[in-house]
Amino acid sequence: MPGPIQSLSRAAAIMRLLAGGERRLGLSEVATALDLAKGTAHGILRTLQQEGFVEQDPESGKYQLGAELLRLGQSYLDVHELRARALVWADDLARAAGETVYLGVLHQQGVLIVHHVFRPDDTRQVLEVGSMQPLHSTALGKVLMAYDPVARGELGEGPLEAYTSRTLTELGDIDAECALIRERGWADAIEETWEGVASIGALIQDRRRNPVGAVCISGAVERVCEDGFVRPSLVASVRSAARAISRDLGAGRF
Amino acid sequence: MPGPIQSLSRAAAIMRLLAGGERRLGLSEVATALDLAKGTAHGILRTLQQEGFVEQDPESGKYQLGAELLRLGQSYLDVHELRARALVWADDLARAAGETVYLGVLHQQGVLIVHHVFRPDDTRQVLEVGSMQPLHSTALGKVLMAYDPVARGELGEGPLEAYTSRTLTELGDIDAECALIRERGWADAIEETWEGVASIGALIQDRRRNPVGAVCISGAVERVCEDGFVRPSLVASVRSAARAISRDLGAGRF
DNA sequence: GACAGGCGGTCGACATTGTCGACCGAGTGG
DNA sequence: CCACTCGGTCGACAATGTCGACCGCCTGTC
Repeated sequence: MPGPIQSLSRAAAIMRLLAGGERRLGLSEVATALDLAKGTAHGILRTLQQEGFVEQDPESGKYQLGAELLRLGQSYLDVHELRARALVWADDLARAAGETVYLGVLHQQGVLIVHHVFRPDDTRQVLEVGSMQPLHSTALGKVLMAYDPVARGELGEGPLEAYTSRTLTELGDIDAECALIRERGWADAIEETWEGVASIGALIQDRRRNPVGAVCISGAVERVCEDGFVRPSLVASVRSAARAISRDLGAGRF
Repeated sequence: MPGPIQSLSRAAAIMRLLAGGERRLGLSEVATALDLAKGTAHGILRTLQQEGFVEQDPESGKYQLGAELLRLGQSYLDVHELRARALVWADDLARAAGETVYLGVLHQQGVLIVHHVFRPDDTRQVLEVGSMQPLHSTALGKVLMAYDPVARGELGEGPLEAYTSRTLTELGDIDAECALIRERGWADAIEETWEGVASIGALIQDRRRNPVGAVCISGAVERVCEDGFVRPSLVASVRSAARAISRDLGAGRF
């Protein structure tokens, strides 16, 4: 039976739809958005609700995502081997560099943040675990594209969004950048996604040398850069953390 | 069609199964655990994998939860109105009390933590957003049971697990405790779940006075308690935070 | 205040769709 | 080298999910 189960794919589409829209959605909105009969959409929603994946506001009757997703997402993190091994190294890196540390993996057309260490100071920061970052304008994303053909393939051919004036939007430029990244072994992104923010990333490999994720530090361009280039000492810290995590992942084998 | 969609319910059961077991599960294990034909289980797993809800270790062929769940779980938090409104109040409460703050909602037979503010000191702490706490032995759970008949109903009739010697395990004791909680307007739990930990919780209501969640502070019994009772000043802080959040939730209406 | 239009939800007929159990090739341990 | 178990496939069958019409309710309008 090499075909996806229709009702399941539709349920997934509904959940993604609910995740995308900021506000709650009504039954009819869901049905028309996905081109389903109202009865069909209702059946799926009712089941999802029963399972806790979707909740219904009893007042308006509109639907939103449910708590079970949060619980399962947490379980995903619990089992995540890369994340587990990287926890302590990421902590050390944040302390050594004095900057925010992200750990990301390829997911669909972006980088999913699976771990986030706050910059070690007292400013209020929001946890970004579970959020996505673009592939073509972040150090994490560029590292993954440089080493993982699948990641590069996710860019497609469409025009790339320019978040700032420094964002690379031409596929040719991206490929040249990737070649450079492979050559020197690390990636940077200076104000390519957010004004004023620069990041430095390096690859994490598993025991068979497959790319499985990336670490990066991210911080104000004034601190991370010097004379328009990222500080070599920070690059060294990031690469050493990435090597340490990769070694840790391979430990089971040797 | 007032019946759940079979394939969806089964998919949900598979994901819960994967979330429960600490390690990855093979196809046959899943099939036998849920009493499904191997082909059926495989079809569901394949679809879930395609949608990103499940990942397969290419080496062993075993299955685990997928990254999409983390992303959707995060989206759940983004939309969560109670959490959004409570963010700043929880922060203030943590600072004022000098203790860890949790925000929880009823989910199935437990309390799901939707927000967590670390105790304001430099000790290393792990984020518990997305994890579950028991109903009958935590301040959060007892508050919810005292005011929400649904929560009380989730206890069922079975024997309650005793986590410590102070855990209430008799339903009669629980009901008496709930009556007391309703009378005085707050709940405590002193070493009822974890040795050495005490917590104080209060109810959060929405604009129609329905119970929607609870806040609590939690910390070492030496700091939270005095002469065997929780410190009145901390109780006052928690109750005031709960009132503030409830008021915030009702703001839309008045 | 009656109407119209929208909502969420239900119903029953239909055939599409998911299910089942036998089967396959690969890997593994005895 | 066999025998076992693994993940995965296949095709027949009917159980299952789907569809579109319909229902009652609420809201806003004329």
